[in-house]
Amino acid sequence: MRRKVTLKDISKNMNVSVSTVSKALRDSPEISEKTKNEIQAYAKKYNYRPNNIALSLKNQKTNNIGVIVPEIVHHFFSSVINGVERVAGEHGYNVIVCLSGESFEKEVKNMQMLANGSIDGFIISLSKETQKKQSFDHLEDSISHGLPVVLVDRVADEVDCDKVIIDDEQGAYNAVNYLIKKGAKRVALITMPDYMSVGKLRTLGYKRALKDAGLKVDEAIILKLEDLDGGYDEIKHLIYSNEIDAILASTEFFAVTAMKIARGKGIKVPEELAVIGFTDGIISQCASPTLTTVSQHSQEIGSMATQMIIKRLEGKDDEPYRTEVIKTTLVHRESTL
Amino acid sequence: MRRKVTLKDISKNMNVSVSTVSKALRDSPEISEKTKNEIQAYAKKYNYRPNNIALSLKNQKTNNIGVIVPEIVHHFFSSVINGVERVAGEHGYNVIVCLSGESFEKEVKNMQMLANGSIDGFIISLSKETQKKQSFDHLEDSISHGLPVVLVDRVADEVDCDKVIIDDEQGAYNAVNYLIKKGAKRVALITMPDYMSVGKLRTLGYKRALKDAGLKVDEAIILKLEDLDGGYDEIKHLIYSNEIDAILASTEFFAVTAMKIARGKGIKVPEELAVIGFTDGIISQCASPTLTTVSQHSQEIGSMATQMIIKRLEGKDDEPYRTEVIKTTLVHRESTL
DNA sequence: CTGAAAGCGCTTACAG
DNA sequence: CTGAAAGCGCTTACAG
Repeated sequence: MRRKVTLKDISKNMNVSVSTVSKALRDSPEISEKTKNEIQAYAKKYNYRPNNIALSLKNQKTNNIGVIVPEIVHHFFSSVINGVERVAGEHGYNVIVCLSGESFEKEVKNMQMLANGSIDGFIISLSKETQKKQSFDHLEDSISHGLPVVLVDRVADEVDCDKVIIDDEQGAYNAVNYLIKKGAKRVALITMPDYMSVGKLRTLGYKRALKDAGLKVDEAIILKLEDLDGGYDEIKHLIYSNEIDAILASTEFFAVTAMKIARGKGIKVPEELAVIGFTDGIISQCASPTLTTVSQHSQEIGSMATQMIIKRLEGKDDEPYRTEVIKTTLVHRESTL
Repeated sequence: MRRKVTLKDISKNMNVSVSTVSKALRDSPEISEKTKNEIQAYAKKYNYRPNNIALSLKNQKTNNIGVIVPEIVHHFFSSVINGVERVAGEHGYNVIVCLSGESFEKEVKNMQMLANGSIDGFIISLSKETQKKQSFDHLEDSISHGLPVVLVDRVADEVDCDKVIIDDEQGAYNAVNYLIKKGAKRVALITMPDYMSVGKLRTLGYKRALKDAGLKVDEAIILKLEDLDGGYDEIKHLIYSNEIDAILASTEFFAVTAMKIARGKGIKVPEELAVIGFTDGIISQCASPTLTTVSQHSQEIGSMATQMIIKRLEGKDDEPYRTEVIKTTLVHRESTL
């Protein structure tokens, strides 16, 4: 096993100093053309690459972005990471991914691990526990130590930093509005608890749409589920115990589960029950009937967040914090009329 | 913004040398209890954490594992990463994720980027292009430079290194065998091209099962698709132009597409057409009918690969290379009888 | 028991 | 035009 060649190796073999090698390879005007050419040729021949770790230590800059998300197996977050990866790569940054698994403790631990020099900044989507606890010291600490944070999707108003969110309130409003326009009178909502920023906002949008249409809000047909891919029994109860003609669901999974239960009861989708989900992932396309969804443009969320963190890392970090809102769009498929 | 506190800061403030601080914090027996206590208390008070980058440079070890996969939005790879993340975290390693996007060039570029000191070893699933080109110099280089590689799922026989694969041949065999036992006579196969290791092996298992059952192999009902989530027209043609009573599909997506096309033609699944897919992801559970699949235990692939790379990093790296085979299991759902 | 020195691989201000 | 020195933040063999 040949170890990687270093400046020292080159300097020894060519009988010049390390500084000369370093400057020659960086094409410094201080060095004569002749020496530069020789050294560059040698470096090329032996495939010299500067050591990232040494550069990081010297420059106090790692060119790594730390990403902490609750999980990765569902379309939304993996797609966000996809967007992060792409933009990061284009700018010469690497992406270190950590999963909180919806746990506050793991989120904090991951942050601390990465904060000790491994990364230049964070892109974070808060765990459920963190949102429940409303405990954000770990974020504040990072920011005050000069490690900027961009919060995505699951954000906290309390934290002063850059954010990328979708227009959850308006997205839900538009979806419900569409359902009502198509004739729905009793629209149910299946979403996350209020302590989650997105759950709360979507509920608000849902209620506003009903009110604007002169329809009554019935808390009995608003279902708030903790488990993002569970809730079978609760959804079944919702559908079996209430007269409803449409559902807005906050995840693809809730929506598909609802459709399945409806079919089991002999209810026709979309004729008797129209369904709209959130997150335009593969599930929506694979479901039958295919699912109408509020697309969150999750890739774009990731790339926007990455642009923001890079701007803060490379540009003026004294600019005021921004909150970018990615517009949702309603993607029409078979589950609505 | 307070910068992170360093050994130097502590040493200045406490009027001791940096070496003493370092030793005290590592609880060295060289240092008196009194000094240790004082220094440790101070460090705790000011929340001292050793700088990872400096440690990496000093120890020639980063505690980062580089993961390069073709993509991340589908269940299989995100689930593999999930497994990697978990085991890595348990052992104090971070995971740097790069996506090749099925491109040879990006795969090579990502490897080079990470190989310059950012990571201690690689976990890689080859891009389609790499498998097509049969060009593995980047892998050989890494290994010969002392950066071990564990190849997962999409592997290359030509490369001498640790590998984690599933029993693709046997998994396909079992699935087809099951279909035949349930009465199928004409089993179609929808899979990847032969240049992909998994495509080739599954085809072999499929054919072996047919032969063992005394059935003829008909190349007309073997469909090899390049685009992992496309192929609508080809699958339609397959179903419309042939008499078939079962399908084994190499991805969830192929399977669901087939079911959808079948339903469009008025063919009942599973009564008239039984369908089995590969990868037991969310799509399989959300499809209707729900999909019987060959579960690849993708999380386990990831955790096994991580254990192997860590063992090689921390243990004897002179052990012979191993290939671990993760057994698949057939998960029965509604798309088969 | 404490500290000065060397070194991990690099860059850059400063001498010569 | 070239090189010695200092330094990024740490560890550790060696002196005292």
